[in-house]
Amino acid sequence: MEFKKYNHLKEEKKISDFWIKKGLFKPKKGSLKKNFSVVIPPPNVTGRLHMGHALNNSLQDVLVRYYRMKGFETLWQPGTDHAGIATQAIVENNLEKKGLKKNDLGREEFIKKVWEWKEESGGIILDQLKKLGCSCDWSRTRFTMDKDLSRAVIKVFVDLYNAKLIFKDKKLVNWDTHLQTAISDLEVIQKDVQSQLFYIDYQIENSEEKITIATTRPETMMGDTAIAVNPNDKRYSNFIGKKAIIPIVNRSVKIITDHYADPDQGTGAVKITPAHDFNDYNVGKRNNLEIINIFKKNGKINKNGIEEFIGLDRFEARKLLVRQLKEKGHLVKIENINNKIPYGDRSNTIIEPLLTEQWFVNAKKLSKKPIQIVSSGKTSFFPNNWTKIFFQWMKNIEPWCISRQIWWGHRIPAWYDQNNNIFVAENEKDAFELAKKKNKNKNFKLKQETDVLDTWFSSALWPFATLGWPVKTKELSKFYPTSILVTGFDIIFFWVARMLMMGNYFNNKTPFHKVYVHALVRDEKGQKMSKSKGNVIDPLELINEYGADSLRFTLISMASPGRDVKLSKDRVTGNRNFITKIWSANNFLKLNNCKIDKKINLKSIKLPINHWIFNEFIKTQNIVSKNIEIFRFDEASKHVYKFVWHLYCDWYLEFLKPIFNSKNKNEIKEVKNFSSFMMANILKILHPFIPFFSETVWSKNNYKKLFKKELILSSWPNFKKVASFNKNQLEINNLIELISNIRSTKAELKIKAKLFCNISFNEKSNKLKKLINNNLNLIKQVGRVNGVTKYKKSQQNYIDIISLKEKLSLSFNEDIDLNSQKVRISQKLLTIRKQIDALNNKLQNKAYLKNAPKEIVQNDKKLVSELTIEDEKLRSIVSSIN
RNA sequence: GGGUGUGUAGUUCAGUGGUAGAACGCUACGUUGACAUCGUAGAGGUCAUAAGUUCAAUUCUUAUCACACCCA
Repeated sequence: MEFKKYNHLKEEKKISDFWIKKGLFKPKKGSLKKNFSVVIPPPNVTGRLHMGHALNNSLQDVLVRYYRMKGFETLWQPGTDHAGIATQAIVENNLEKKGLKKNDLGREEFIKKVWEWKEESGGIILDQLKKLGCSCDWSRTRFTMDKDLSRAVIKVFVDLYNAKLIFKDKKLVNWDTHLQTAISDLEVIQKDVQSQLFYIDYQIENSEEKITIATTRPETMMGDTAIAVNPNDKRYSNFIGKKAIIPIVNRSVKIITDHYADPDQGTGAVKITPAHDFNDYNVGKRNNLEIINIFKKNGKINKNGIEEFIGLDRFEARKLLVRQLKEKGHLVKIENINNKIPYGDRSNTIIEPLLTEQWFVNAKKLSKKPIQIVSSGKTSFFPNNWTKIFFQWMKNIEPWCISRQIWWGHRIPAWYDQNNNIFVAENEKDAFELAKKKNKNKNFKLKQETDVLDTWFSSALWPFATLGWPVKTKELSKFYPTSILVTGFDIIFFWVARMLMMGNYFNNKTPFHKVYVHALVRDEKGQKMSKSKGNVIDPLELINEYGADSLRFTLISMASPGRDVKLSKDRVTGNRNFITKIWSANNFLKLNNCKIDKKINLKSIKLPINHWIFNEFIKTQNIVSKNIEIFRFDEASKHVYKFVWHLYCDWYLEFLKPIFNSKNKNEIKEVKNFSSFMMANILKILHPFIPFFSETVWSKNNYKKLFKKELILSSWPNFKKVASFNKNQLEINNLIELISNIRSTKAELKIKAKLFCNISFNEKSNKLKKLINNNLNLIKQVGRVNGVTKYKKSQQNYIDIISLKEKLSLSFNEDIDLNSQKVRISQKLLTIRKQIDALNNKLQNKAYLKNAPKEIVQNDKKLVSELTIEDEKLRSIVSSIN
């Protein structure tokens, strides 16, 4: 009989639609006590599914499906964030193609365009997650710019402002000259760059002497307000307090002492430009230096620069200045050095420290509670080492710059009157009321702040804002705090830390009990996937080619804690083969008409192989549950794989064949039922890993009829051991060992696997005799044995082997070459001898006998005696070959 | 410079204070009525190096080397 192949493209689509249409991802209504809730790390609305998402969401789905089947009321909350800078950039680009600029449209019109874009292409990544099989409650999909989430953002801002945890300040910030907005420290990437160190002479005022400074950024000389030397640096002690003239600029600055100047760096004398360097800014503050800003917001020289430089870009200004310094003899030398330069992670342009007014969150204060929560274990990280990294960052936290000079995002709810008084309120009306109290004269106008908030500010509220906060919804009380957060390590600071701050501040409860931190997905060589390297593997391509289940199973089985996932197509192929294997096993059941007609009464099950497979299943079920619960997804998937392929398919189904070939109606009836019953349970434990395939087979086998539920909602197996089954557990394991021994012997003798042999006993071997007689039918077919014959001393073409520590004789109808066997046994004897000697040495060591645990010593003794017996038997076999 | 992690079979990775495991790959044989996207059998390891603790170290400690990542 021919069966159709499993068509993942067709079936996955069908099952996905079915789940969603029937609303099976929604939490069950009712008053179940146990909850399991997860919020998705909201992907960027401009995003497309990459391997990182695929791993992240596969893991979440394993947990969600597992706990759902365990009977928990389960919510997986999906959604996207509005990705202020990225989204705005896309829409601006689209406009540019039409020859438009955002300023031509104005703020309101532009934002309309962004919403239009969002409606059209903002849902792509969510559809991709559906393809992956994510069982999110899609009816609850949220977006950080939604009305209710925006209301939460505004309320949080106002509350924090009123609590003095948000403030406005003029500070040096990381300025992106391309995007023309401030960005936070975390959005700056320090890159290793080859650059040049310029040594420049500054003339001492009213003197012939010179002081040489070294700088990587000569153009900032226009903003110099001091030269600093280390107070302990004797080379410069007579310069201190004097003035030096900035060459070309012709302005004089004081020579001061500050510990920031490192005598071993450059010349030991450094120019200080407080407006354009974070370290210099601090030096300036300590020494009361003037701050001269020489840059416009686009990185070009402003009016504070020298006349002929005004309007020049910072890099052109550098070139021109260096040329002039050289011409006038101020340039001593240029050194090539390796340097770290700050880049913006979105624009990939060099970040300029710039003095501007911005809004900040007092992160230091907000970090106190999260630190306490994590210390006490109310929120814990897995793997645990992330705790340390979290603390390191959290304990050295700086004020968080939350304002961005862009249009797309939550506009800061602050209003200014003509005198620049600030009024922060949830809406203009409330702000007006506040302003009225301040302004006794009635004629004033309010202008709203034009800045918007950092996207992460709204993401920080995700675990409670998506559940309805500040409204006290049922969902909020039921599903907050969430059970676990699954995320990549790269956003621990961006996101996890900030959710802990906001969640604990506004709800007085930590937003999640556990944080599972997974690693990066790399290519098979361990390289980071990147477009420029061209080594990106697109998850959607793999889904198309191999199916979402194959991809999921691969990623899940490779998610070992603390290790990156090195993905290769071979892996995915292997797991696709696994799925095909189950498919064909199920075809075998169909072929033999295996069905469960009613509920299985375990007590009525009599066949040893059924006892055996059931016991093995219980072991697997327990080990898989345990490993999912402790986040060892790799171990969990490994055990499922092993059980299904190497126990159920390789042995159990093989043992069924002789039964089907027999005429024992009772046995046939029992195995038809039980094999199908086991298949149903296999599908259950496979479900969290390969949901599409398992649900497909479940429905094709019509298991819903018996179990009353779709697989996704069926109950996770939790069988208890049946005492009377245990005896047969060992019996079948022995049988497997015996058959394996027979097969290996044949292979070693170069006897074709399909040829049969006879078994006979040439020594008293009760255990083997019993085992063989009890299972003759199975041994005959699976082990390819004709039957048991009497041992005759004169028999030809036979070989003695040892199986289950007893001697057994195999005889063949064709000539066999025993020489290879003799060689092999002799080698085996050598290794046994070595083992025995090593063990005996150990057992003669008094310290060992005294200190080692009794069981270990006993075990060693037992081993020696067993090995000795084996040794003797093998010797007798070798000598009989002669 | 500070920190974290990783070095185990050809490859990717589990694992353990007391006989070293899996998957993939490889080799040989094989189309036996589930499956060649397969079956059977097999080869393959000084557990990075060195010292220490211990009756016993691949496992614990320390140092070294190599690689990766994070922070400054």
